[in-house]
Amino acid sequence: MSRTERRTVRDLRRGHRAMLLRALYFGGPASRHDLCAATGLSAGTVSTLTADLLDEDVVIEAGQVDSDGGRPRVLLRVNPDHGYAIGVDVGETQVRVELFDLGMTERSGASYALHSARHDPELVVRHLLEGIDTVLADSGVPAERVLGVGVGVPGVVEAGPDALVHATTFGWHAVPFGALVRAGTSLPLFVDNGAKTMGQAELWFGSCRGVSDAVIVFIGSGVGCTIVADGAIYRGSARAAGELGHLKIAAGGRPCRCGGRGCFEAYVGAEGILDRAGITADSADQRPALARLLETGSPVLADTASLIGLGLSNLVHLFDPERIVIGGWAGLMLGESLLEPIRAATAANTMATSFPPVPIVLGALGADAVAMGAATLVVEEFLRGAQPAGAQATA
Amino acid sequence: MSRTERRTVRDLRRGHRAMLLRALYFGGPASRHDLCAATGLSAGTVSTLTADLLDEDVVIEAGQVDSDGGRPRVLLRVNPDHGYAIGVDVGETQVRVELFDLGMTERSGASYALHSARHDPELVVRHLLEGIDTVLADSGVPAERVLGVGVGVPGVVEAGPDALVHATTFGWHAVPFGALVRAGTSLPLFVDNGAKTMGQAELWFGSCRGVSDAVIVFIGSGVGCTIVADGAIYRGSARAAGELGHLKIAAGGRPCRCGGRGCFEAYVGAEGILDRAGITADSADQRPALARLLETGSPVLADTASLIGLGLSNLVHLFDPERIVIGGWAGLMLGESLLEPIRAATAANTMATSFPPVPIVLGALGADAVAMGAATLVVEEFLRGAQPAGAQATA
DNA sequence: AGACCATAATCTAAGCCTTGAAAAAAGTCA
DNA sequence: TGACTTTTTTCAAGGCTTAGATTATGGTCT
Repeated sequence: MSRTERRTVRDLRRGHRAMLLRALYFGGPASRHDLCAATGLSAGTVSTLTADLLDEDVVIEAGQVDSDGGRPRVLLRVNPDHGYAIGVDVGETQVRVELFDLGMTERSGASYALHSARHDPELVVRHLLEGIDTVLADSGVPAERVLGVGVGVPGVVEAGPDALVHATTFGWHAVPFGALVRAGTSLPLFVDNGAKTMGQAELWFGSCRGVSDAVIVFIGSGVGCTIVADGAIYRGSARAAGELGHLKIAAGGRPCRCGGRGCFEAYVGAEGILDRAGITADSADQRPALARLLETGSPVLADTASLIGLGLSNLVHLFDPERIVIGGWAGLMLGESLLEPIRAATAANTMATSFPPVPIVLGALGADAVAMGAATLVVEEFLRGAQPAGAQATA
Repeated sequence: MSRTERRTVRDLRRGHRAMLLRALYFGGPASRHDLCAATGLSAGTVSTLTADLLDEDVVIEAGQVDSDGGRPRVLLRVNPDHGYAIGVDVGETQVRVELFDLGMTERSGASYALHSARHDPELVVRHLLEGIDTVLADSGVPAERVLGVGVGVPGVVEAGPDALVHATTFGWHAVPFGALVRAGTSLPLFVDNGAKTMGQAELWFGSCRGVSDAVIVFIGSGVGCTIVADGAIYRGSARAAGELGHLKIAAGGRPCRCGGRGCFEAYVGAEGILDRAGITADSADQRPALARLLETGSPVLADTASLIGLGLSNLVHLFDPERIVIGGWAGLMLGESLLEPIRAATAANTMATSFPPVPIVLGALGADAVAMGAATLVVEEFLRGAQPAGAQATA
């Protein structure tokens, strides 16, 4: 039925302001003239809106470009120091906290190792809060300049103020993670699935820039994905969409740690691959073990490629994406040598049409994009609302 | 990155006008007062907008309701005779053409049988055009009151003016179906996959009314689905999304008519079920054959239920829908006796969370919803644009 | 019956917003 | 220095929504 909202004349301005900010954020430095072209707004409107943004210090000037015999255009860009965002990656082996400026330059970071079978929620939250203090102290950024904290966790995050997290790998069932964190900090908090935060990072700055329909597959110890539909991340009715890891690719197949059978993850997640090769590895040892397996070679790898292809073909048939991106530490590792076989297997399982095959590429941001993606949740909110910094104060 | 468009003050009015029309269309008869509540607009705005709509005869009065001691409210509703829409179902056994008024009451219909291996595009188009003439003549509706023709076809419809259709069951490869039809009529034309048109019918008037995230599964001779994301049908980058029939549920499994192996459709489409039961049936004979199979019973049926459950669990994990609807003639037939086993199999294959299980229900509109859904494509355009009927004439 | 009350719909003044055109600003080139 | 270019800013005009006042329409009470 399509969302339609009442709008007042003022909403126009708010919307245009956000458009302009977005254009500046993603379109790099641009002059007012460029912005007219980019947004379709008239020169007058751009002029008054940018004046506001400059006044509020959200946007700053960034040099000039002279134009063949005319008034030189003044370049504008988002002020990277107008605010900061903290991104947290709660992974299986560590909690990593990073502080970024608005330009997504990392200003400081801190890591806390997690030992297997020690994923106590309180411990994780303690690390997280300590990490926030540490990155603030190290970077010298005052807490009040931080726009918020984004966290990527390896599980399903339920909508709601408590951000209940279901993470089978951690043994977390309905852990009120958001509530626990909020008890220790008053910064605005955004919690999402780690595969989704990574996906948003690839969507904004990586292999999916400008793509409006895509699937970003995250292969680590387990498997997840981010579905990008019409340029936005699709989260489903209870924010649980994209559980690619538990897609069934064989009736009554291998048992999965979720309790089911035949899950995609049980075959092509790092743990599943190693297990199929007869190797048992602790979560901290899986990276080197998989690297060794790739070096020495194994018949399991060819199977892996063809099974991944099978899974990706399912994504192609259901979503018809413009592109598929493979990320996550294991995905990137596998991709280095297996990308071609994966492409071939996907094509072999995809129904022939007149369309060219869907491009399958590796993530551009490396294995550490989860924290950056988490920080983009904060920036996204900033770009959406983009309310004047001191709005409350002046009221 | 989310769609953002420049808007002028006038777009506000256009948008609000469309909102109001939508509210009236789906919210049945309503007073201006009700509309204020439904849309959030002020009384003044509703008053002037409805005055326009009444002037243009798009909306008419529909009686009064007295309010405990006050001026009675005047009910308004969309004028069903303001325009008409033609819906066409191009199926495997027949071409069915139906004419609806704006209230989706069928005014007249015509069918043309197709014989197997006689799915020549020109023949189909000839039937279709003849059907349009017939329903117009039978109903007495003049062609200029028809807002457009919607067509549901059993295959992938490529975006573009020619509406290239790829339908493996018909042996159609890149058939310029849209161009062929347009050569014979000047009515506005909308061509889409039949599973999607059926899905839209269920979304608007059937089992998915008011649901914003859902999957509507169409099981006929083959299998397809409609993905509803955020209240709108998701079509993917090349309008090829929702090819559920070719989801792979077993590596190297049963051969499918698409040329692949292990496709969902090869197991649970009517043809696949009958084949697994050792029955070969022409497309026209599949209905009675499946009915007989269901009467006599067969071990194949239990397998079918559990395989459907497996497939539906994949939809749950990937899309996290609020609801799953099963439709299509075979789906409705199977559902009568197998709905419980299907629900159980889906639940068994779905990862446990704290969420209640996804409701799985049968389509409410019967097996003939494809044509009605095709007609809704026309109405959808009418509700979106909703430009005054005589806009061009007055200009 | 008449005064009074309740609810619905319309009218009106005020405030915003965008636009397009004109004016101003800031250079280049001869 | 003056003519010409190109970018920005300024400003009047037109359109839209809103809140509140006003009119319309019927019930209820005495």
